[in-house]
Amino acid sequence: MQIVDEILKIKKVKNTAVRTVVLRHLLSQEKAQSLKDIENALVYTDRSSIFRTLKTFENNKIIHSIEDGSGMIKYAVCVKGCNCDPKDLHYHFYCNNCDKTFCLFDVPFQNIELPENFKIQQANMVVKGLCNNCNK
Amino acid sequence: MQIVDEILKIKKVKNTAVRTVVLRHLLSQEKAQSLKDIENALVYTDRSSIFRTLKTFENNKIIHSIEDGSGMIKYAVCVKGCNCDPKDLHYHFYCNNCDKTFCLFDVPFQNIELPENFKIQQANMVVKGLCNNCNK
DNA sequence: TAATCTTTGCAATCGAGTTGCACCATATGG
DNA sequence: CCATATGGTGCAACTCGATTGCAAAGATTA
Repeated sequence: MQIVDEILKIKKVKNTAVRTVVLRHLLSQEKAQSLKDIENALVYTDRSSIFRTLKTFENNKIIHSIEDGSGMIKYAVCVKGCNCDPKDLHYHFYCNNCDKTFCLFDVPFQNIELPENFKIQQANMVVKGLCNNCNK
Repeated sequence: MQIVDEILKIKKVKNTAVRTVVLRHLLSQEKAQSLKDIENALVYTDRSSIFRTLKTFENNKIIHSIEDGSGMIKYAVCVKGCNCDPKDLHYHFYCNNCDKTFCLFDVPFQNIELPENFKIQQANMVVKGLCNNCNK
């Protein structure tokens, strides 16, 4: 998995066993993952280690977190070149039926006209409904 | 406070002591309130009663909940005529500095072009940054 | 190699949310 | 007007995701 090494190198985060498996797992998933999801997938890795790894990744903008209303924070790998600035924002979609959370990278993020003197720094945009798989 | 009675009547929710004080409190606040906020304000009212009251209000579309990433669900009174449908959606603003969450009723909600076969049912849109009071 | 810093695993803790249960208030029917 | 049913309330306990303290293991540097 060279991609894992490459990402960590670019973001200047030291490579470790836990970091490798966590990032590899995140990259392999189409939907955003909760701490529990990762814990279940990586049976031999401790929860707190995964937790701290996620915090490290988030601080170094390797991943971003999503609050989709499921009660669990979800994590997804940032796209290449993302700095988690307002310009890098995208919508998320939470499926009420299958419980999956997707990053909608292809849906353009519209500029929001905030009231006078309000300044945007980040955003958490979650559209909820039925995904293409469940809307049948 | 006739407005409280009026809202409860319109939404067909029976008036009780707890419901009156909770709704009155929510109406008196400019920012969305967490369970803890309300608990702190209404010292003599039990937490679980407030909790169940909020659930009742939410089910009857008197209030809506907001997940602003603070770790606590916030509640705000719906505007008149709101049915919590996608058409009634609005943005929320969370201030990273003062921790307040506002409903941005005046910011138009833009239509989002979802991918093929995705169906919107609700949304939780939170813009984070600095509010007009903190952005100085 | 010794000293230092970082990462990891385990166990414990925190806190928001939620629930069970008994009691109380209201209203409904005889 | 009382008896019963229905729903609301307060208290205490519990759930579960998130987080932290601490000591051991591993990596890095002098």
